[in-house]
Amino acid sequence: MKLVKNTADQAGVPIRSLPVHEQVYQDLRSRILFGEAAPGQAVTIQGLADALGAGMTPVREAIRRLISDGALLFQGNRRVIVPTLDIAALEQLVFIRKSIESELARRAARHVGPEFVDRLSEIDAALDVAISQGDVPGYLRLNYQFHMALYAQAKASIMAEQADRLWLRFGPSLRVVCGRFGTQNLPDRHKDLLSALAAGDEEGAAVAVTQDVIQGMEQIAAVLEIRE
Amino acid sequence: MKLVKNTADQAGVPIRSLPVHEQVYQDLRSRILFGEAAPGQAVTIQGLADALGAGMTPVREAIRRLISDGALLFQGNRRVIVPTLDIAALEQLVFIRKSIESELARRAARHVGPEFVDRLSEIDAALDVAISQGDVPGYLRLNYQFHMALYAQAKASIMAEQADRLWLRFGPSLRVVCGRFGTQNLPDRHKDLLSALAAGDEEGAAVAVTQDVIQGMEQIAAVLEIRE
DNA sequence: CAGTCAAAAATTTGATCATATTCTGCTCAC
DNA sequence: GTGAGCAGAATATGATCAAATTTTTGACTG
Repeated sequence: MKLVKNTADQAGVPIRSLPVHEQVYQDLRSRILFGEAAPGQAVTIQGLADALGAGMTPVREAIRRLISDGALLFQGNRRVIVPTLDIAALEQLVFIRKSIESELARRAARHVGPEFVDRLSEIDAALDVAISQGDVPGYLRLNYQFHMALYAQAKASIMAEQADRLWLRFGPSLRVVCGRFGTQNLPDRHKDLLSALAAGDEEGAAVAVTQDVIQGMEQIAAVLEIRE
Repeated sequence: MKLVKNTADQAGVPIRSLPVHEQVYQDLRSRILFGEAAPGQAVTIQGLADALGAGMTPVREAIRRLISDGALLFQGNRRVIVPTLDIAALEQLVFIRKSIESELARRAARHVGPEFVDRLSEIDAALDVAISQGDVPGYLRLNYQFHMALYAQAKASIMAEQADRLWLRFGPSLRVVCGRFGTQNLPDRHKDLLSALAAGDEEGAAVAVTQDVIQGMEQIAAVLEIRE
């Protein structure tokens, strides 16, 4: 019942397997990011340890990291849950995302060449396919991939990391949005962004990302208002 | 050699002691925040466990959280160190701090009353004493206290938390600044801020904090440039 | 007699530690 | 200079204890 050994794969391919706590972290992280965790859901250490076939210590470390990321919420007593967004939190997220992500787009526009625009266009094309097919998980993953690929070009690792963490906070709520509205009228200012990038237009890129952020957050706000 | 029991103190005072991993986290956190940890210094799990008289599991959790906070750096292999700031990192910190902390000041100005301005003035007075006496630890603690007290009034917990985390990244370098320049020409736009708050001037408060941030970061930048 | 609320037992879960195992980097011989 | 071995440190497990939640049980009231 042991996981893969840590040195090398049997086929000779030197797959450098990550430590268990890192695997657990990545696993939970993507579940939260892509809406597989429902807001308000309880997260138990022992439950996860059993489910993932890992010990308690690595699971514990992964959960601490995610709490620090804001992806999980520690509820005074010893209970950990997936946080529920409210309007106030969402409004703050909009502000921070606008500040950081528009700057990241601006800086990325400064550095990228045509070959990167092509690569980003490919992701966007796949994204359009996912949308037209109503493929929600595919949409969420590709949209994340699109934005993070862009931000990675900004040569601003701290800001990019910061942005990355922010996405964890609204991941669980995105699922709810898609469950209600489907994939049809999802925000997509990606075309604007791609032309701005191709033209080397920094401000245009910043504006496009800002619009994308605002529209996405408004979708979530709409659902939140219905709930309350 | 055991820490306090978790239930109640022997004197009957119901001191609700925090879990060990939380104590270790707070301890390490303030050490980093107030410059007791040198940039580049190695952090070992067993070393801390021995030094603090705690087990390895709680220490491990505390370290993971601090890594997630950006207060510690995980170096690919299994090494953890106190990160060293470079110019690029500092420039990003300036941008993010300006965005978030100025907005926090703006929002705080919207909510605070005279009694809060008084309280803040008291902290600032103590801060001036610390500066004039060359009390570096006192300065660092009071300056932190001043800013966080303000941000706590903004009714924007996510943004305040975000700002709090950012301070961890330049804490270790502040010590170096004070070691080199002393406490004499440290930035202090606090008087401007206090008058803006008293007048209910949101923009004035935002500008004052922005200036304070810029000046503080310039001090660090000056030291960094000497080093390289 | 039935329904409700409260107290207590049982189960679940979290916190911590001691210990075994694995990995990294270094040293020393060749 | 290179490779084997060694020391130390990190990773990971399972056991143990404590706390909290849930369930069960029982008494009291309408």
